[in-house]
Amino acid sequence: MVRTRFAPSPTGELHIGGVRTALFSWLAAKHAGGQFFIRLEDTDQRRYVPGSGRRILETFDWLGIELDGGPDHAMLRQMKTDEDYPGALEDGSYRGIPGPFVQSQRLPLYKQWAEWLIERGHAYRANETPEELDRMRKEAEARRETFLFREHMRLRTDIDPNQPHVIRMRVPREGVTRFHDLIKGDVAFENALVDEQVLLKADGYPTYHLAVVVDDHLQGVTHTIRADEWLPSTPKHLLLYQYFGWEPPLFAHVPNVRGEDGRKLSKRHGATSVFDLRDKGYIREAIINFLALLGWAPGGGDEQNVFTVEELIEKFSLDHVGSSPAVFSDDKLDWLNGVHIRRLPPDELARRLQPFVERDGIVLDTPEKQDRFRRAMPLIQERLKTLTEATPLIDFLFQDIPTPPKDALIGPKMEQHLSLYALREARRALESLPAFDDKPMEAAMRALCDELQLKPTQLFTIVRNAVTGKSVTPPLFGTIAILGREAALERLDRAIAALSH
RNA sequence: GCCCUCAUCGUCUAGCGGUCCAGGACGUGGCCCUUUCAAGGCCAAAACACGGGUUCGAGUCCCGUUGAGGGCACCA
Repeated sequence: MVRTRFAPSPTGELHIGGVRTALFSWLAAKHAGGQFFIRLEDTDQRRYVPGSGRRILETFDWLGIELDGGPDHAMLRQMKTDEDYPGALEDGSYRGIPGPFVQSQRLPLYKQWAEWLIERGHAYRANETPEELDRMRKEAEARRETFLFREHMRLRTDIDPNQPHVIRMRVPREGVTRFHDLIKGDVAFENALVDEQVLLKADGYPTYHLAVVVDDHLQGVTHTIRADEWLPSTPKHLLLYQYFGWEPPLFAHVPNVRGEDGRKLSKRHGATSVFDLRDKGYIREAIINFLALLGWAPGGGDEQNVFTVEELIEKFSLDHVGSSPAVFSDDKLDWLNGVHIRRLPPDELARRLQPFVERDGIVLDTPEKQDRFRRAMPLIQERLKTLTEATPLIDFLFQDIPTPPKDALIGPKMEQHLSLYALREARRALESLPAFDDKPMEAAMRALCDELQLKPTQLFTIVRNAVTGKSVTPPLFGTIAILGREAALERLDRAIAALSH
């Protein structure tokens, strides 16, 4: 059974690169019919940002990525404050995966295994102060050497286990640690260049290196899929697996996502969290599709670009994840968003659009307005790249418009009197229309064009401006039908009046 | 400074020694469709970083150069 995990630290906003790594992990697991869970790595008390753990869970919730384990979603949603997040489910395990899923709640485990390593001679106690270590580093630098801690460098060896101290791992002075990375291929590191890492800090918290090994093993992780920057510390982890006598998981280090300037993605690059994108009107289907394509392609001659989540699960494979970093550029995201918006059922589009148009001041407080809103969906669906673009396309259906200026009511290559005449005739045609629907309306208007010897563009431009106050709208007659006869005639009357003098 | 990784159109990528004078998608330009705007259709411009090898043959393998990114914490 394949089991993967995403292990973020709750130290701030989760950006797109992290979400992509998580997405790859999730897809890899689901493709194999396996499990995916989240573990919060909150072992640095200083960097902890209240509420960020919760935000991370909400991100996955919103994306529709279901977890087979992790800090409880339901509990998170009920919390009133961002001050803290709850731990694992009560029994400490979920769907067969042992919890807790928050590292700060697993402290005794790390302590226990660190002591175990000392007993077997794979680790030792040390108590150099940060200042002392700093000095040692500076001295090494002065000698133009890379500073690596080694047991013999300890300033004191008579360490009282009951006094604050750290536990460091031993590293062989010779030999090479090799492994096969699922994405990078064969990689080798010389042990002599590996630091004797602190595993357990003086405050009793583990470092990442100990925690990730203990947890991934205890929680049955089969594929450790993580960001590129962990590649150089993998030898430490492999050494630990060896000391513990545990079989290591498969490793896959996914390349970074960079900004358009080629630098690592950060706040400077604008909208980089999933919630930023959501607020800019991107829908989850598009975000997932886009992220999947950032570094992955189906390969094998398959040139598909648009994917549903189900298709991604079916086709995703770690061996088609590229080994070079990708630049986050939202051109393709815009396009994919349009594609996925068009695939939404109209009622679903309406549901997702409502918060956006309400944010823009459109009030949909009556069943009648709700109905108009829903009826407008097919008209605007293929015109949206993001959900923020709907308002200017439909606002005139819900609120009154100012009377257009004269020049907007004069058709292209037309005189004022002809335009006025056309407007009056159009009004009469609409008034006498038996059924106020788009098809008969268009037929009547086209007949009017013939009668007046006008091009459709000429007549329709005048009517569009008169009825909507805009020169760009969704298809005219469908729009007018939704507006309704009464309002349409009233607006035409005002336009006629404006043009009359 | 030391270590590691990466390098195909502007961007995301296909390519796993010959079928590649390099394919697809976005974006860009043009044309068509058309009541505006979109959507859609068609066409076009656009790339194997550089230098050495290996091989009958290299985008594909090896080495080097250059460039980019990452790591070298009691941060993850």
